[in-house]
Amino acid sequence: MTKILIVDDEIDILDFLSYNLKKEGFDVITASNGKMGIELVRQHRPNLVILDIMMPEMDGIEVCRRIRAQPEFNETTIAFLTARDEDLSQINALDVGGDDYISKPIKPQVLISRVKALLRRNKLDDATNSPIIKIGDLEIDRQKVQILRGEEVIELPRKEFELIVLLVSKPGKVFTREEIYSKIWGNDVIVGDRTIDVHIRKLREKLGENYIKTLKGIGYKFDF
Amino acid sequence: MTKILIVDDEIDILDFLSYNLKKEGFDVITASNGKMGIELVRQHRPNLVILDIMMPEMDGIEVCRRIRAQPEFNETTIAFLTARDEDLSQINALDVGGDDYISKPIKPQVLISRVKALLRRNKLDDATNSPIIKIGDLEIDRQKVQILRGEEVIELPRKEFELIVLLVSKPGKVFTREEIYSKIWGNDVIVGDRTIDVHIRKLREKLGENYIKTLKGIGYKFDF
DNA sequence: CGAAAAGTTAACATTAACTTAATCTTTAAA
DNA sequence: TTTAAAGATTAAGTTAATGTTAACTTTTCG
Repeated sequence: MTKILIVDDEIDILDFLSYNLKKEGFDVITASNGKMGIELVRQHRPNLVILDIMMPEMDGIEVCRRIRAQPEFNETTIAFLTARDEDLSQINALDVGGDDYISKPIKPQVLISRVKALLRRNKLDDATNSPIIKIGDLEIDRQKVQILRGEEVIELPRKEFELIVLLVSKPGKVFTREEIYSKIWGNDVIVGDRTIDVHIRKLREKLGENYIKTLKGIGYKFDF
Repeated sequence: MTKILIVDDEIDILDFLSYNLKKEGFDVITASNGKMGIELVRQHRPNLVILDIMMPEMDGIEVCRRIRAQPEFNETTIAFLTARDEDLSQINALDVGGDDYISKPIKPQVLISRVKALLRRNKLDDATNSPIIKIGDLEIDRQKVQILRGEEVIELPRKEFELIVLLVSKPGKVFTREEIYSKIWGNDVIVGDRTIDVHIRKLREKLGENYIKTLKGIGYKFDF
């Protein structure tokens, strides 16, 4: 079942969105402020989060940033609600890791098809929903951002963690560099040619040489 | 080479997009109205079509619909150009078979990364959606870039893998050298006369002698 | 603020993959 | 049966892709 979390301080909008999305069969959760929103993301792991940008205390951008700061949610789709002429915020929205923005006023039809399009876009990444991934002798805990091998705890910095999680999300599948760049850095970020290699290097250093395999000219895969 | 067709009635935009995409090495074709656009799609079979929504006579939506009406262009990626707040049209765009929309004003960098993402998406989907090919006692897994024969895992370097996948794509069909060159190396690359032979040799070494058959003076085929 | 950690870049090294070249073998037509 | 053309084989050469290290930059957090 597809879970959608809506975060907005205006009750009317919350109700309006909630009503329309529920009617379409989505499982809707609501929060009336950013802090609560972040908490509910952790608890419910929604497939899509809709954030109002203009909120008192913590605005949507900030909420997004904090959600994205946790690697285990970097595949959650985040959309922003904006008043029609908040152009500047739209730009920040994408910078901060948002996937789309929906501008108010909202027509139900528009909302529904936008939401469906967003979810469609993400279907490929679904397999990875359970918080702890076990593979071979590793246990990857996305909440704690750490890996267990037997008694040994391996802690990884964010990018390294994201990378191993990506590879492990489809064990055996070969990920091209392109794929890795677009999934971990996003399409608008351009990093140098050797960046992935270096992260792979670090991972092999910490995990051992036998987990990640290079297929030259093709990409990397998690081998087990 | 990647071909992009841009359809827009405004010459300035056409030039601007064209300039930026050409600079990135794309092969750009332009049309200043929908009718011409549809014609050029037929002629050039571009990998990506960028359609302005707002055009006199035939709008982008209609152009898209007509392109999609031809089954052979089912897989062509279509993106729309929209003014920033044309919300309704964005919806129609997706309904009608568009893959993305790009909103004006356009920053070159954003354009480029958007276009690349779109093109990439197609390639990935191809590999991801392709099932495992089973033929004789072989299972060819394109996602894992490996071949299984019973318990045995056979890993092949890129060219060899591409070659076997090509041969297997139409089992029994004879592929001429010309065909193999153009499908695997493309028309811009020229390699020597014996290159294919060597790759065939390696494949036979790894798979066994009985899969690939030589028809002298004609070509090679996958025999099973 | 300022140190430590994370992330990126850049230069150079290494290596697997790929191509070529030289030579040998097979095939099929005259 | 001869012979020329096509293909097979092998080893050696070349290149493109990745590995490695360290320096540099940015971010994080006390």
